[in-house]
Amino acid sequence: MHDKILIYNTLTRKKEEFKPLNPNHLGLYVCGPTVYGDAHLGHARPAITFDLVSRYFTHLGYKVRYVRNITDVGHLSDEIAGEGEDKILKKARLEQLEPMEVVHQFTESYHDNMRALNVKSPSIEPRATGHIMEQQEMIRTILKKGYAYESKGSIYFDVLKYNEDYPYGKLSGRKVEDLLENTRILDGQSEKRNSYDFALWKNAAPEHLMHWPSEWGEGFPGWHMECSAMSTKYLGEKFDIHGGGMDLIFPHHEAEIAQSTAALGHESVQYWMHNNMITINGQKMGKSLGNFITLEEFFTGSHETLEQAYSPMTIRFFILQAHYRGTVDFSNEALQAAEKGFDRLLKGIETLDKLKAGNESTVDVEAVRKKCYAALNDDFNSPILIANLFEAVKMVNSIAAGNEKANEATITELKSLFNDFVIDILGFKIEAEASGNSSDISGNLIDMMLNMRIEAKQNKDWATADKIRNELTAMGVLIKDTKDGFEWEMQ
RNA sequence: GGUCUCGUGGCCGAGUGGCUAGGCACCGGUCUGCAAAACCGGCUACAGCGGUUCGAAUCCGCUCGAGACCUCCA
Repeated sequence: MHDKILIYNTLTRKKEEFKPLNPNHLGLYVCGPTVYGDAHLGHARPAITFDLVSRYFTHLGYKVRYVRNITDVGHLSDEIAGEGEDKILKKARLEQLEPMEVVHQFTESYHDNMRALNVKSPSIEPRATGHIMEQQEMIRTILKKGYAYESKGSIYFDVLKYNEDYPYGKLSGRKVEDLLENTRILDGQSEKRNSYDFALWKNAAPEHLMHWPSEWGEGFPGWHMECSAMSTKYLGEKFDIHGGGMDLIFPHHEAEIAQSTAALGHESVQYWMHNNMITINGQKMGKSLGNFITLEEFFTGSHETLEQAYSPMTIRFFILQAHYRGTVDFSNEALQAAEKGFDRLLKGIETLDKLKAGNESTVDVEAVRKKCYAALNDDFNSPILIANLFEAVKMVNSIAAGNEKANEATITELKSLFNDFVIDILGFKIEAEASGNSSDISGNLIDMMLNMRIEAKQNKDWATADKIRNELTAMGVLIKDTKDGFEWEMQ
């Protein structure tokens, strides 16, 4: 029933035809944020990327179950809140806040940011702390099967043992021998048999703020357990797509594969999708690098490197204008270009609403629609999709300018094209802005002034006409003269 | 050091063995009393050097440059 969809699978490093495990159903798991700080541009990327994936499949008629976790345990130890770390968390510690208060605060702000970006809420948003039992259960299974061992109250995954039965490192292209040589010396390593073993359950140090009882002692789950446990719980032992940022490929997703395979005896994920990073001056924007700009700062323009505020939809457009597997380099220039480009798209849609149908049609909307689907079917190529939509904008403008003709059917087709791709699939929100039909007092006053300007123009009183225009412009009213009058909008 | 990715016009960013997206900026023209908007047109690039090929920016090799992962990170 559907056209072929190609997805680049990190596991095989090539594009593969998507075949759902269950017809017309999609199981999608994406690694969500660790909520210990404000969300930054980097968080927007996977959220928007997989929002597109989920929206597209939904549009095609799939029943999508989209699971995106909230990591609210594991990284919130006392020591991480120490010097040079997140100020709010540090403050929270100083003020003796519960870790859950910190988690709550940043979960809320993450949600606010996502809503602003018009990222749809996933079907399920499970939290690590709400699934301690499931994680412990999975650890027990792995222990039982002999792929893990206990050491000083912690449980470690036995990579070497696992590697005898299954290939460890297949996702990231690593070999166990190489890992041995290249793993750095870390604290607690002496507890492990091998440096590349990773924790499934960690014995809680006294300063650790979050811990749970277990048969191995007070502790907390390892950093990778939650995703294995929660994806299995909500999507089953096998599911279609697992997504996340490229930086998670190793060790996080590699560990996930190992854990799930060890516990279940087979792999879970059919297609691994990874979005690339956002860079700033060619370097990754990241929390650990301290060069990140939060979404809130973008929305308000409050960061020192920002020349202006950028609206959530500008950010969304900026991200979608690049393919998800390439890096996107941040700059004011690029963002401003995105802002103007997005504006052009919106103006095209507004113009379309005002178009009057004629008797004949000289444009082929169906061809554009086909190209739009083709773009998405080729590994979710949003930049090409957007390019095609600009072709449709050009059609609209040409019709409005009288260079092309459109009948009622064509106009309806165009409207449905924009509605499907711009609103439903790309997820752009069109804010209702004050316009010429505004019924409030200021709108009426502007109409009145512009009508006076028309009278002045009819009397060839250019001085008065220009004065009205200039003063309204100074107030932020953009005036466009048309054949039969005027249009205006607030800047 | 190991593994991997990338290098496109003024900028951002697609893509492909031959027909060479799109946006922003810029320059002409149409329209307009002038402007703005819109429309039409122009600007025609693929790091360097070799090789494969009838033909490569697209495939291969080397060089240079940039980056990612190997440690929490989206």
